[in-house]
Amino acid sequence: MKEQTISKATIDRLPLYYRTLRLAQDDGMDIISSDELGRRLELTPEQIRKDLALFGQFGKKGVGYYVNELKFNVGKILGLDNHWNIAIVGIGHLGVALANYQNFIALGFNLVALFDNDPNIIGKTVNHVKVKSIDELQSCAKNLKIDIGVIAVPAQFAQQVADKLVKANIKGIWNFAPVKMRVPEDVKIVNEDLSVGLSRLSYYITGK
Amino acid sequence: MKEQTISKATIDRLPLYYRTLRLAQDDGMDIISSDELGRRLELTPEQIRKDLALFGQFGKKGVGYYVNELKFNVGKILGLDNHWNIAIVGIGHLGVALANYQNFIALGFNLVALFDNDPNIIGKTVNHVKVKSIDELQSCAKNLKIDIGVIAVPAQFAQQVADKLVKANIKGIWNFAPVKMRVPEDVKIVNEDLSVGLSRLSYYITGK
DNA sequence: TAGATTGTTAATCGATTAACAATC
DNA sequence: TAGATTGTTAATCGATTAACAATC
Repeated sequence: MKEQTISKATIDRLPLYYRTLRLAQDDGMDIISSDELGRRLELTPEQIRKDLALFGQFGKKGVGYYVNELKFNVGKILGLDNHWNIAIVGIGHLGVALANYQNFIALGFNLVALFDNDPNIIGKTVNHVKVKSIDELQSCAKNLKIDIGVIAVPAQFAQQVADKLVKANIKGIWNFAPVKMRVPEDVKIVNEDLSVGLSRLSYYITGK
Repeated sequence: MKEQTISKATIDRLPLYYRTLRLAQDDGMDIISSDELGRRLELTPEQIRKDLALFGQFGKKGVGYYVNELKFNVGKILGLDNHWNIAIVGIGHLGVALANYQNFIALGFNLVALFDNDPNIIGKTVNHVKVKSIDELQSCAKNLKIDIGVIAVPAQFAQQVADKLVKANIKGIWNFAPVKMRVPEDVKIVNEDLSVGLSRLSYYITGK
């Protein structure tokens, strides 16, 4: 239907809109203007209207946006209404932190499985989910309908975990290992390379 | 000296160059071309040359870039040679994961302090660093010369931690709480909002 | 020298901002 | 109605890509 390609910049802003709308909802707001959204997000109102207009007409002229309705629609654009099933591979410190990540719930994701290859970790329970052997990934992926695999293993094992996830037919990978992964085109990857953010901060404070 | 403003896009790529150069170095490469860098990073060689040229002339025409030299220079641009001192506030699951983050060392940062407000956590040792009470932040910041504060506390406490960090005269904040923080202009903030990446992944797999 | 590859200028492409008609 | 605010077109700004002279 909508054949226009949406820029990465816009897609990056949508989750921020969603978060801000959630907070506005918590504040009991019924209606919010692009101006107020812009103030809260430190973006121009024009940009927000432009972004939203790419997906439909969600506002009322002279009035603004109904908070509930817009939040629902932005959530739908982001596909959060699919309530994707998530599995985490690598239950080290980061894996544990992610397994306990509260925003999974707030964003509608379900944590359905945890995997590791260390016998000392397999069998443990983290946030009500039991850690399974990585060898069970294939069968679990099917039974539990895993949509997204999170890679939280050391860099040198990341590619082989990615291969296993691809073989298990997952749709997307959320990768925390600082390596460029090779996967088929139809598997989407989002890289969460923490060292980028930290190095960026270093750059900014270096000037002073 | 160099008065040109560097775009955020360029600054985001510099850490990736640095990482790739580090790997090339590990592979024993002496010289690398913008073409080869582009292949490894999935970027065009023109873009890489353009980015680097903003900071100086690091290559040899007809030859390429000396890996060691370029890595040194990119590291210097990013300010990694400052060996910034880092403190983490909030030693929950995420704080522990970050305290054990190996890339701190690879990038030249020093983990010098950990803080929490939970008496059950204060006094524990994580990655050879003892967790102190948040009340000691002010005095420690001075003694230990803390440059960067990492916020790994729940969203509702993030702003007050930021205020304390600002008061303690740190230079930059690496913020993992999903909230927009208010700090003076001269304190730099980099937000590491994991829900953005995950929501983006949701968007990409929703189309299929 | 011939081949390769940088650094840089010019051309293109895309994203943001400005402006304003439509309308609640 | 008058005031407010959206949705959208046009103008501007910035970033990427293409091209090529310089030179190792």
